[in-house]
Amino acid sequence: MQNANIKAANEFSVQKKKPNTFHAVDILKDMILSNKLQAGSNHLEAELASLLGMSRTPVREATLILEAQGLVSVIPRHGVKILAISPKDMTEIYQVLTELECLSAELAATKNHPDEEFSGAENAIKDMEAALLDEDLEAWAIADDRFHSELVRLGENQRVINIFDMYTDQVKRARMLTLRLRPIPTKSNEDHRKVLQAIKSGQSDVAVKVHKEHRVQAGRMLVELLEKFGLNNL
Amino acid sequence: MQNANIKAANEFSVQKKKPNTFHAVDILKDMILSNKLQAGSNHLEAELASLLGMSRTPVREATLILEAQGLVSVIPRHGVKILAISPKDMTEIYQVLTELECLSAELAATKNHPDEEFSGAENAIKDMEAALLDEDLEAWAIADDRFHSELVRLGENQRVINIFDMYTDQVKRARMLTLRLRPIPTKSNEDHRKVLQAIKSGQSDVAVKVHKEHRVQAGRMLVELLEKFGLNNL
DNA sequence: TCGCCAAATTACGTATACATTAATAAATAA
DNA sequence: TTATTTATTAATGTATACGTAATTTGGCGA
Repeated sequence: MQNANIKAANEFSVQKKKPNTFHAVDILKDMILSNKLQAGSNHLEAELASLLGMSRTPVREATLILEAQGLVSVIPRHGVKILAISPKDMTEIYQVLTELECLSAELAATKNHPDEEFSGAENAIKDMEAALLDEDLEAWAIADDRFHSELVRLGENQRVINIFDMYTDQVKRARMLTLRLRPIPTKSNEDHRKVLQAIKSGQSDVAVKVHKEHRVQAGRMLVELLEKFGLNNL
Repeated sequence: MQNANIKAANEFSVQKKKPNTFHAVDILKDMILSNKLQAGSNHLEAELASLLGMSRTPVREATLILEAQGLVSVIPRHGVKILAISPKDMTEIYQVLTELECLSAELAATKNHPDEEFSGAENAIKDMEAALLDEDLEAWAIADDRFHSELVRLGENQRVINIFDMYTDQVKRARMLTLRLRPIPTKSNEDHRKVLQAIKSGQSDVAVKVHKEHRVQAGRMLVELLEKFGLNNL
């Protein structure tokens, strides 16, 4: 049974084989974000190992990585604890992301990017507008994420990008859950257009100002919803 | 030879035994920051394991943690690569820390901390002034670090604190090396006093403005020195 | 000499064995 | 019965074994 290395694992794709450690990171992260592993619950290494069909070694390594990313906490004889996202946590994360996105907007505005660099952000905005017309909130949220991620990319600060990637999943989780509880996000689209325009024309101060306002408001609303609907144990 | 678990490892201290994994993280981090492991160099797992007198398992786990912290990069058949801090890297880190410290200043100013909460920051400033009188630059740098760390603590955003902790070592490394190349930092002390005063009196905008200016200038100088003296391979 | 292919080596990824130690249960004394 | 100590159990931390894949070496042909 050991070394049950199923070679022909995936029927079609030619994807290179990822080490189990990172596979475990992906799966566990997904299970945490989709709430299959409930926040607050504890899981022994052996349990997760058998759950994922691998030995403890890669699972241990995965939990260390997830711990570094703030998704779990490893407590020696009690297993890895899935951390919750309380309104306080979300507030903290939003504060960090707000500052870093604004920094990205500022940096992006000073960089004189060639026009084609903005196509990703522009498409994201277009998709957001289309999604609103379709009243497809999921599609809107996905496009919105794309815009934010493009913004950070345009800032070209790798540290910012890393931190953004680290927290973005957790924000997505909360965002998706509150998506239908919030007003139709028409203003977001306007804001994003303005920010992008300011970046393109090199007005870093305008970009920062508009985006900061946007973020502060979005953050406030999200946290209020989380508080009202008690999603902190989700 | 296996299980050479030297129980009586340390003669005096009663310190709780830390798992080797984290011991390895500490030692390796220290060796990287003190340049005993040169930036750019590659080290095989087995090499590090014998260097640290433990098996590959905890070393592997340690490298994963260090990778998450951005100090090394694990490249499968080429060992763990010790990452350098180029001027570009330092610029990036400074940009991040600048924003997050300013955020902390803003948050701290809105929190109505009781006076005794500020004693740490005040002492740091006092020590900085005393160090300047003594012309003890090392002591000054240490006190300066303490001020920044206090500032972040006062912001009470755990995510910010985590990110700060993650990068602060690397900044220290560069700071210490450029300490004697820079002008006497009298202005820093003034700036810090002003920031602290603004925080205490709840003027978050002033605190942010002063601190941002301070950081931008400090960052610019540090990066210039790094460029001039080519410490990117340190 | 320079490529190129095969064999050998090496390093990694992963499973597993085992020692350690925390947590739990059991047993004893007050 | 309750507190305390001891024995048991279980989970972790670490070493090690080993298969696999990448790299290097050596030989062969052009």
